[in-house]
Amino acid sequence: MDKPQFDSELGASPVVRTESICRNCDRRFDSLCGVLNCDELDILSEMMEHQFFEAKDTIIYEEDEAKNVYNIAEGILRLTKLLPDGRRLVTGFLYPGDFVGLAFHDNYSYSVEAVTEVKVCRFPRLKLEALLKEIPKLESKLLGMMSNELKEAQDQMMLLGRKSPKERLASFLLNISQRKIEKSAGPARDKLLDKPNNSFELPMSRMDISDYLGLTIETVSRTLTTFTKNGIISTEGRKKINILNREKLEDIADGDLA
Amino acid sequence: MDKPQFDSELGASPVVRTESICRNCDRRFDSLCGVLNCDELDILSEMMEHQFFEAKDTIIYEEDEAKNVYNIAEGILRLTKLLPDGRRLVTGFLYPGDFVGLAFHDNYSYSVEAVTEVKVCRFPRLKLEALLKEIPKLESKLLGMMSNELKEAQDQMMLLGRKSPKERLASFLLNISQRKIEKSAGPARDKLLDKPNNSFELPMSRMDISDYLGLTIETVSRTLTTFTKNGIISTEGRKKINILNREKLEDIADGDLA
DNA sequence: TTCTTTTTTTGATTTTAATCAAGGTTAAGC
DNA sequence: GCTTAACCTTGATTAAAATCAAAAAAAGAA
Repeated sequence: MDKPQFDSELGASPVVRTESICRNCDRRFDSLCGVLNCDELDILSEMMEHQFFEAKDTIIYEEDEAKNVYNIAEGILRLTKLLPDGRRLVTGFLYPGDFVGLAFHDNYSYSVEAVTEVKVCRFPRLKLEALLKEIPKLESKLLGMMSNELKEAQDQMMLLGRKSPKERLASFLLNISQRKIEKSAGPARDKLLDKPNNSFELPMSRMDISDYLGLTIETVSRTLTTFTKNGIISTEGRKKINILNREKLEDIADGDLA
Repeated sequence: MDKPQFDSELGASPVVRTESICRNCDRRFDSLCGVLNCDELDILSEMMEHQFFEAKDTIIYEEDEAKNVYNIAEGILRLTKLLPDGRRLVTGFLYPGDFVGLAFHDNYSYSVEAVTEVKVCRFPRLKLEALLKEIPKLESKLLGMMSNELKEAQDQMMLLGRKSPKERLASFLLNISQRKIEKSAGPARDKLLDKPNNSFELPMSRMDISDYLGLTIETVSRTLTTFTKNGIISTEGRKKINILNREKLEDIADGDLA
């Protein structure tokens, strides 16, 4: 009677092993997958393929036909849009557990590029949409995730439309400090809402940050320098940030001062 | 045998008459309601109440508990967010057929105010969410609507983050010119995609426009004056706009010139 | 109607962040 | 390791939109 479940999951047949990819995933309790039981995960496994990308690779090209949707397993991606003359906006950064590509349009409306090494789970869009019809709780979960995205998009509009460069950077640093990247297993939970870290890596370049905040890289650089001089943050190398005075950063982010 | 359907819908009982509010709605083929059959519309009718607002009334207060959701029947609304010091952003304008308030958060994250006289259909949020579980096609429809909203939000982020004032105004005018406001009945269709009008009303104030485009009212006013002087548009009074050179306006909106 | 208030337009000035331009760092390739 | 290229920071200048200020136009009240 020892570990009967384990036996039945791995079994002797290689077929069963294949169907268990999703069951054995570190993130099976996160994200979209978190709402599914073992049998449903097996269905998902069958239509899923893992794909790996290097930093700077493009996963999705803006305007391409939307054939696939992706769930991020590991690594960080950016969503970008371009104007004809080359001006760029980063509309968001994607973290493990995030879902991308399901737009209900026939073409993608943004590019998706790897910021770090990335592992994604790729699903044929039409198959996943069919699955949505069969598993209502999947659709509910997706609706909830989209609702979150929409709220974040509105916050970002406020940032871009009405906040000063200092306020934008402060908001950004606080936001990133609250994201979890570790791939620890465990019961379902949100990608935010862990207690925030006061030390963290900025995986993206200054250019990515400026295109996300609607600024130039010079302004981003100068503003970070100002924060450092004011004792609000310290930096180690280019990527590592330490928040020294979170309260002040929060005040700045909310527009309560400068 | 004349009009048997009409008879069965109105019947003799006042109860049946009450349940037919949604069935007899001008917009029953639009929006969320468009996916429902008569019986389902009756269920919707039972939980729905019409509500009327004057211009400038507030329908939803930012941060209030999200008790209701709304479908716009007539009129135009704006979604607004405020910073502590009073800076304001209009995140969008809502037109008939638009849906608002279903955020899957316990509190609203924006205010909703009437720009014109408005008629809305109000639903208790919890009841509507329960109905979503029962009628999967409702959830699908909502998912599609949200997906559209998300795409629009990303376009607006590009506008706010990377476009010049002229480009913002051009994009805005083209966008408004493509919206339909008329309350004609007919089979389901999108709120956009009619052939665009070259003459239309701007129902909102210059302040609303500037808070939507991340500009000041002075810049909005000056930019409209410039367009007029360049023969791209003409104005009649404050609200009426005529597009005289749509092609040029499109070039400007896309950043192909100035 | 006239008077008042609100909204919009126009003009002058200031401020801010973009642009232009080097110089430093860090990372990557050989 | 060294060399080169990419990335980032800092400084000087410019340009663009915000701000400040006032006049004009429209809407609303009496």
